Amino acid sequence: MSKRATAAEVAELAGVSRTTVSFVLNNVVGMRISEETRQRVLDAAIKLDYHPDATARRMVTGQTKMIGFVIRQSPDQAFADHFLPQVLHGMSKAVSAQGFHLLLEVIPPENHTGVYMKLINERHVDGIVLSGPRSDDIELRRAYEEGANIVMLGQLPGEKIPFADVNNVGGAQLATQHLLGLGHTRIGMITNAPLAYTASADRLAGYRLALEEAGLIYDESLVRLGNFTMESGVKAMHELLALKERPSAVFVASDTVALGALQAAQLAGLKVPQDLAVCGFDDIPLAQYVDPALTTVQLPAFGLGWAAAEMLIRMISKDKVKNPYIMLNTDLIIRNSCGARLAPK
Amino acid sequence: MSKRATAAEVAELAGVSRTTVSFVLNNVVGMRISEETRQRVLDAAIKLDYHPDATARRMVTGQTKMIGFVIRQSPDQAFADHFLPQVLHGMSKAVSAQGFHLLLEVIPPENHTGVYMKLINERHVDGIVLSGPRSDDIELRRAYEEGANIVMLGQLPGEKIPFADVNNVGGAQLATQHLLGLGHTRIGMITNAPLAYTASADRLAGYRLALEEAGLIYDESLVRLGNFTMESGVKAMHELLALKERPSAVFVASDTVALGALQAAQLAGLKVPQDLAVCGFDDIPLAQYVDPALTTVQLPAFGLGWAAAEMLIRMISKDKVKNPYIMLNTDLIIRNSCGARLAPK
DNA sequence: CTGTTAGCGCTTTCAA
DNA sequence: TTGAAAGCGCTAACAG
Repeated sequence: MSKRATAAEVAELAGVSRTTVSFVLNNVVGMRISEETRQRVLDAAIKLDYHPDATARRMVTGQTKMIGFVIRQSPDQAFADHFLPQVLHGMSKAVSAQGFHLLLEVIPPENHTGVYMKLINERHVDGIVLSGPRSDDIELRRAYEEGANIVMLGQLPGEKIPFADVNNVGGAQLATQHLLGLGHTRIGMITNAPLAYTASADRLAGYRLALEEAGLIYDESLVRLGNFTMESGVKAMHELLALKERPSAVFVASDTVALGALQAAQLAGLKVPQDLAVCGFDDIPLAQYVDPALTTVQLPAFGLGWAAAEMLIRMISKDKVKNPYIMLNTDLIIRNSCGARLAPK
Repeated sequence: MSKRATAAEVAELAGVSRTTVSFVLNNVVGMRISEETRQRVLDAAIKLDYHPDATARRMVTGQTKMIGFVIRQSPDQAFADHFLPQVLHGMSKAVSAQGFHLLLEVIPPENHTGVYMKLINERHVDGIVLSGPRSDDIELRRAYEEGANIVMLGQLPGEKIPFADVNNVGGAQLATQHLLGLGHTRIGMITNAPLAYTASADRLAGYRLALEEAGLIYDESLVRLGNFTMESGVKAMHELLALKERPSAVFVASDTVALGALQAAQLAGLKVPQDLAVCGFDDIPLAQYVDPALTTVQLPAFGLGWAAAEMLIRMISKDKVKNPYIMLNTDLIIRNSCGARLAPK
C-alpha cells in the first residue's frame, strides 16, 4: 500500500493552500474560486490519487456518518429468519442514500448488559437501530434520556423511545376479516408465542377486534397459545379439533406454527381448506410451497428497516421527525389454505 | 447528550498527566504505575463517565479496527438467500472476537465500477471481504496489487487474490458417491447454473470425478444444465426422464433446481426415492420440509464467513497467513430422497 | 514511575 | 479569492 497522498500534497502540487483544496474538493458554497484554480486542484488530486481520510474528517466534524444496527436477539435465530435480512436490506438502502454507512453489531446471548452502548459512547457511530429491545434494559433507557440517538425495531410497552414496528393488530384483523368474509363464524386462533411478547398480544387483540367488529363475541375457549415452533402448532390445533364444537377456520399468528397446525389437521383426516380454513402470519418463504399454499399476512420487512434507518438519520441530523413512532401496515397474501381460491392456478 | 469527558479531564481530576491516563486505561505493559495512581485514574474515569473516542484513536493509530463486508450480488437475491445471513453471522463472530467491527456495504446493481473501493481509499475500513466478485473487476485487481487487504468470498478462476470458498468439487463427489454406494450406476446430473459459474463447473467436475473413481465412464448425455430456478429443474428432469434409458438416480447441484426436478418426477408418475433417487445441493431450509425430505449437501456458510473475516484480520495485523486460499468442506445430509432411509423415522 | 511534547489529516474561522 | 493557523482527542516516543 503506497503512501497516501494528503491534502497538503495536493495543495503543494496545485500551488495553493490546503484551505483552497478543502474548499474545492468539498464544493463549499459561497467560496468563489477561480475556475482555473479549481481545475488545478482537481487535476492534482487525480494525479496523486488523493482520497480524503474519513477518520480525519470524523475527527474534526464530530460526526461519524455511521449508524449501528444492533442485533440483540439470539443470532442463530435472527439469521435463520428471513425477516432480519430484509430489514438489513432496507436499512442499507436508506443509509447509503444519505451518505451514511452501516455498522453491524451482533450481541452474543451471553452478554447481558448493554454492551452495544459502547458503540455510541466511544463514538463509533452517530446512533443505533436496536433490534430485539428488552424491557429490562436499563442502559437503553438511560442512554435515551441522555439524548442518545436510538430507534428501536419493535416497540416496548409503555416506552417513549422512538421505534418502527409492524402493525400487528391490523395484520391480525386483516387475516380474521378474510376468514369472516369467507363465511366463517366460528374462528379459532393460535398465537405465535406467549402473550408476554407484544407482537403476540397485539395479534390476539387484532383477531378479537375483527370478531367484535363483525358482531361476534370473543370466545376464549377457541384460543390456544403457540410457542414459535411447529410442534406447538401441532399441539394447539390438536386441542382445537378436539373441541365438541370445533372451529371451521383457524387463524394462526405465525407461519411456522401454522405449518404444525396444518400437519395436525391432516393427521386428523381434515382437508384444508375444504374441511378447515387456516390462515397464517409472516409469509415465510416456505408458505408458498406447502400444500395447500398458505394464505398469510406479509410483513413489511424492507420498509421497516428503511423507515427505522431513515428516522434515525433524521434524528442525527436534527431534522424534524414528524412522528417517532412508526407503524407499518401489512398485506394479506391470499393463497389456497382458506378456500378463497378453491381452484388453484 | 451532555459534554463528553476527555482524557485530559480525567487526568486533571486524578491529578496526573494525560499520558498516565492513556497508559492506565490501555493497560500498557512495561509501564509500572503505582497501584494507587492507577486506582485514582480508574476512579476519575468512572466518575466522569469517560469513554475514549474511537475516532481520535483511529486517527493516531492509523487503524480503523473495522472491516467491510461488501455485497456485490443483487441485494434482493442476496438477502432472500439463506446463505449470506449465515456468512454474516460467521463474520460477525470472528470480527468481534478480534476487537474489530463490521461495516456492511451493499452495492446497488446499477453501480458498475468498484465504488466499494472508497471504503478502503478513504480509510473507512482496514480491509474488505468481497462477496460476489467478478472477473471483469479491474479496480479489484488493481487494489489488490497496490496491497489492499482483500479477501474474496468465492474464487475467481486464475486470480491470486486471497479467497475463502466452498469445496464444490468435494461436495459433488460426496453426493455422487452416496448415490453410487446405494447401488446406482446410471446417475444423471442437473447443474445448478450455466457452466460459466465456477461453482457450477466445479460441481460437475466433482460428479465426474466420483463416477470415474468408481470405474464408470462419464456420459455427457446424462447431464443437463440448470439455471438457478425450479423451472429449469422441471425442464431438465423432464428431458432426463425422456431418455430411452433413463437414469435411476439424479444428482441436482442445487436444492432449488432439485425442487423442480422432484416435481417433474412426480408429474411423470415416478415415486422418489423408490423409482428414482434424487440428491440436492445447498441444504436450503425448505429441503427438510419437502416430501420426500431432500438428501443434500450442506454448505459451511457460517464457517466460510468466519474464515474469511479471520484471514482478513490476520492480513491486516500482518500476521502469518499460512494459506490464503481457503476451501471449506461440505457435509452430506442424508434424508429420504435417495432411499438410504426407506423407512423414515 | 510520570510528565512533555509532537503530531495524525482534516475543516474552518479569521485575516489578508 | 486565497492563506495562516487553531484545534478535534488521542497515542507514543522521549525525557526526566
